[in-house]
Amino acid sequence: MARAARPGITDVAKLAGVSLSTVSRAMNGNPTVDPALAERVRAAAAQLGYTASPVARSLVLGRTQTVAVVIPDLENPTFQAILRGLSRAAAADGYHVLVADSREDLDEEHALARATRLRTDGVILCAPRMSEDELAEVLPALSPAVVVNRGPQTGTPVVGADYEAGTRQILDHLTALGHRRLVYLAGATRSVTHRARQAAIAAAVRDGDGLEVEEITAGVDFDSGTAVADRVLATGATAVIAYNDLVAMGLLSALTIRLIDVPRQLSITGFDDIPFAAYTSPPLTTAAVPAVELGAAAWTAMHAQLTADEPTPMLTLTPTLVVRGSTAIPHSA
Amino acid sequence: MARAARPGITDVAKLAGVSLSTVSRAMNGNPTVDPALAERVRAAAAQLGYTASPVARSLVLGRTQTVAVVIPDLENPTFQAILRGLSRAAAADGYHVLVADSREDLDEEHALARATRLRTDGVILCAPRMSEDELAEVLPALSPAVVVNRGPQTGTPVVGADYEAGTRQILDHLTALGHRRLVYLAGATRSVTHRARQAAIAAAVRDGDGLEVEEITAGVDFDSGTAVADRVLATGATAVIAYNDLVAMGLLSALTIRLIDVPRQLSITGFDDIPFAAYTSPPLTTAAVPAVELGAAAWTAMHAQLTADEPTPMLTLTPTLVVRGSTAIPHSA
DNA sequence: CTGTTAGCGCTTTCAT
DNA sequence: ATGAAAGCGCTAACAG
Repeated sequence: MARAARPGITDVAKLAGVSLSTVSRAMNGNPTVDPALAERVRAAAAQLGYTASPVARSLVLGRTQTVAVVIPDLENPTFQAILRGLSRAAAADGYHVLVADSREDLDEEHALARATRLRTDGVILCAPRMSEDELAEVLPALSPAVVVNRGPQTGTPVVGADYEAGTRQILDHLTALGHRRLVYLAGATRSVTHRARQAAIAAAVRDGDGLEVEEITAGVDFDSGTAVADRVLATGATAVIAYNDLVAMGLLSALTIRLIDVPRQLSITGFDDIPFAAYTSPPLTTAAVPAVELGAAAWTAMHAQLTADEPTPMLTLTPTLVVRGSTAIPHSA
Repeated sequence: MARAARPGITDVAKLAGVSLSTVSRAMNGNPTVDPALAERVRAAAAQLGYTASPVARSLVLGRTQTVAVVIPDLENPTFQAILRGLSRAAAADGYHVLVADSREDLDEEHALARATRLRTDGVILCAPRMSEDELAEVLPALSPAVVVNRGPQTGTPVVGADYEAGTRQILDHLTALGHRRLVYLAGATRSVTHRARQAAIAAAVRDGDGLEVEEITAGVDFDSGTAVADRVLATGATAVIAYNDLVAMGLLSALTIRLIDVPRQLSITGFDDIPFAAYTSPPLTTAAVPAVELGAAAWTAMHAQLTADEPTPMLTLTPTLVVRGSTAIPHSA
């Protein structure tokens, strides 16, 4: 028993008794085709279960209805959320999404971007790890492209969260509570978002109020948070601004073991508002980065380039401060 | 300034002074081409920055080097892990991955599977929500396909975790600790994995030992766990087997608020071992589902069908019991 | 070993 | 309004 091959446009044409062109036109809703004929064609197509081959269409039309997203790490909750927002927005516009996980590998990131671009209509670079120079060099070859959470680019739309504003909100919250001696747990020191946090902190310190912030380089994951617990305690600070929620949670966990009462003895803030930030004990006060919206915005920027009707401004979303149980007035106050 | 169009195979042929076929052969490593010529061709290609169009190749070769994964919910940590494992394994074999989020919509799931199949070489159905009949009906049209975490299928490889074995491990752990009165917090009652849990529980009860298990229908997320806290307490059970980690965490959170000491007053187990299960307080005892490995296995099963060399057995991975702080000997013991 | 030719399945001028 | 024919960019017989 030979398995029936997928019907081609020729089969439909034969069955409907018309030419290929007519089938093509009818299937694409071209108004120049006689309504009656169009109906006949559609009936024939339905009878055969015919659907035009997307691959063949891609070749002739020069577009694939697919975009690529390259992500540094599929394990990161924030990237997962961005992917989700992007994927759903793209699907709503009838586009498909190719995901590529660069696994934090610089060369892979570069190669994946170029490779996936060939089979798609554009690529979204999610928080690219490559250097500014490399990025600027590769971007033209990827066009249309969209960059997420990286500094401004000439010629490529950028969407991102305002980490400086988020940090400012955290600082305001903490100082309003009465904290003056803080620790900032830095992540990857060459990261752009780290610089943004630093800038906000520097500005706050400069503004006086007797604010002091000591910086300790930790890392970006849970374990780096636990690892610096003792150093944090040694500073005598009353509150700590963790690089992100993961670091904050790690620290929180280590402090719990040391029987340190958070927030009474020490306040802790995170960043991102990953799904589980609300479920730690105490729940984490954090700056919520609208990652799903960021993904959706990235799609909007891509779609605009693909259809060339709307403008594509550089979009910046502001994180929202979410006050939960991990912050309170300082012990000494 | 006209932007240079992407060079085609013709440009390379011209520059190298050979025919199209020779370029094609050289670029594909065909050994029948003179080494010197091949080198010249490669040089020309490099000079022009030429790469064969994947779309054109897909059309003529009949394969896209891409597979589709349809997932019920990109927000679910387990599916994220499966996607990660799958994506990385596929990438290692030079394949690309198209993701489609059906958002728990039955019709979408069906439509997405069919639509993405047209632009890929196969589709992986992740814990499909559609009925057994529908699944059996659509699967032939998707071939080659792989089904993850669903009952056995005729003609389609299935990979999945053994939820019954996982539940058995939890039961053994709890009974060994001395628990006799348990509560099982059920999730979606028509889910296949729920039935597996039920079967394991029924068998354990049947085996005697005076084990009693009361079933309470909760749900699959954090909130459903918090919602049933009082009902759980009212049963007087000494341990609860939650449908999954999310439910367990929700329950844990509600109990913490009620000042119930876990595990001293009540032991709790989860299922899945999602990333944050280790970070609750107390950390969750759970049956770890090897989701990343499941994704990798799904790829292996797909790759085998694509290359038709290896066999594709039905693969079942056994969860691992991870004993953490949320379980202990019963209070009364 | 290399070049010529015929498609892969579709869309789109260009005629009619 | 419809059909015939020319490709989209590449690979794979088929000659030589």
